[in-house]
Amino acid sequence: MADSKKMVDQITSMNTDFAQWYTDVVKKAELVDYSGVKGCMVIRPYGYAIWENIRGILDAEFKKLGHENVYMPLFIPESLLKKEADHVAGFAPECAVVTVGGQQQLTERLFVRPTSETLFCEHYKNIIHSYRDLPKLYNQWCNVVRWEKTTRPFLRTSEFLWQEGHTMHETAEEARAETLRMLDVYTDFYEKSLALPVVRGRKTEKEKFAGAEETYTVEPMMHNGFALQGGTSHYFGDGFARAFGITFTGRDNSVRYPFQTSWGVSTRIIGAIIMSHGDDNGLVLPPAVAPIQVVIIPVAQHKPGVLEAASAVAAEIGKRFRVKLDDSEQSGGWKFAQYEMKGVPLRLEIGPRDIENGSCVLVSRVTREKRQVPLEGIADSVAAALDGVHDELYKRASDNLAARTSDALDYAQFLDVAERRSGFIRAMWCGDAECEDKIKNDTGGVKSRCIPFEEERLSDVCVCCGRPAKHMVVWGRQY
RNA sequence: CGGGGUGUGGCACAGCUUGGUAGUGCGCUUGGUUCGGGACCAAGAGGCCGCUGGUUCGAGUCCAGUCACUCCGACCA
Repeated sequence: MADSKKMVDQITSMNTDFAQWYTDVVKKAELVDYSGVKGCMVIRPYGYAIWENIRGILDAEFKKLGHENVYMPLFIPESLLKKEADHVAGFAPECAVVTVGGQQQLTERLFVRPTSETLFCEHYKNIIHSYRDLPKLYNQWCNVVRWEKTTRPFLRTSEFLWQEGHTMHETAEEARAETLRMLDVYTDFYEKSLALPVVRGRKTEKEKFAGAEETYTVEPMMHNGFALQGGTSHYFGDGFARAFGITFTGRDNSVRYPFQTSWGVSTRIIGAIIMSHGDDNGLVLPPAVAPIQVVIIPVAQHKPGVLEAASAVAAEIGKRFRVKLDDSEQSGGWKFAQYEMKGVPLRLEIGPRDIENGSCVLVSRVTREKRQVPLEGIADSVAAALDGVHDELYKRASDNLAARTSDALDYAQFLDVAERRSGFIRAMWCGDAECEDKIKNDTGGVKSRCIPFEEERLSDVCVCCGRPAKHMVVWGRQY
């Protein structure tokens, strides 16, 4: 089937060229189109529907915890961005800047937001006066722009969609708790909705967010052993509050600075889904975020009774799941291939033979296993099968994570593992950024992912310099 | 920003070396036969050959410039 006629629909094998495979999947599954603007993508209906599902689940979780959605301006005046020194140093180099409005040169340059800490702070300054005004738990769903040098759909685009939560608290303890609480929300989301296990932990000084005191991260592993920073949660202390002059009157009538957090996930999540669950037949979507959870394909649909039976099944399971009945004139085989490329978790075939038997055929996208299932109680069978897809995806991702995680006790071993296998390396670290730099240079790109919550004392000395070790670090290459 | 690659109907490409006014497959439209793993027949529609300039009687083809996209590095969610 790999003759030249089929080239249009072919997906490069993952093992042949992982990058090309990714691009092929993104295009064949109709997630994005390239646009006329450098580094910016068109998110097509099927891709956007995934994002809508992600947003729906997370938004509900945020609201359960008391967060409220707001909307901040797209533009940040230069003076505002400059108020927090580390922050501006981190972001200014990758900003798009507006200098002309209408026909007139602007007196102050406007930065297109790369993130909105400064805007939130300016607003919080106006509305926070008393401890009674705290906490403020705001979130924003929006687009941001970072002028990336090279771009890839979902993983790194000049403009992307995300959510950014920005909260203000009366005490440092409360803010720290919020930071970790939101990391838990992300962890749950990854595991329960995306079927992806994550490594959780704290970023090193070198890798943390510009302006943050502490940055926490959840990092899933891709098929090829690369990490993806899948979600971050930052504790800011009162640094921004001081820089922006945000004060409130405390319970003891003293003037105080509030403590701040921010946390976010972006459309990059979709890249993580593609790269960790996808296979050589295309996309594989976890049921919780799949725009179509079950595709119903009538076989020999022109024969009497087939479409009617298919419609009846669609109506039945459509009450509980996102279902599509494809009664287009394409051949069955074409449809099978099409929905596999698009990663629909479950396919339901129904044809004359099934109708006679009072059954249908369920096919899992992950295992591609076909099962004959009675039409009686079909919704429950579908529910179980979707759970099965989720569990299988989670298991495979966990196996990959485990198989591609190694320990290194000395530097020779570290370099050897980094050279031979793509994956995570657990190793002790002295806490010095120089060792991070050295490791990155010596390995050609292996960086600290995080200091995991689940630390183990593998040895007493830094894997790189041999001085006393402070922490275990998970190392790896990243997207 | 450094290095590589590619720009020709919607998509994937051929044509360029040796200039003569554009072709193949897929897709699309219409009609018919099909349908349990990418069906088939017939008739059609669709091209500023990325852009600009140059050489030439004549440029998809040669020359110069330019733009865009893409991949690999450094930076980042």
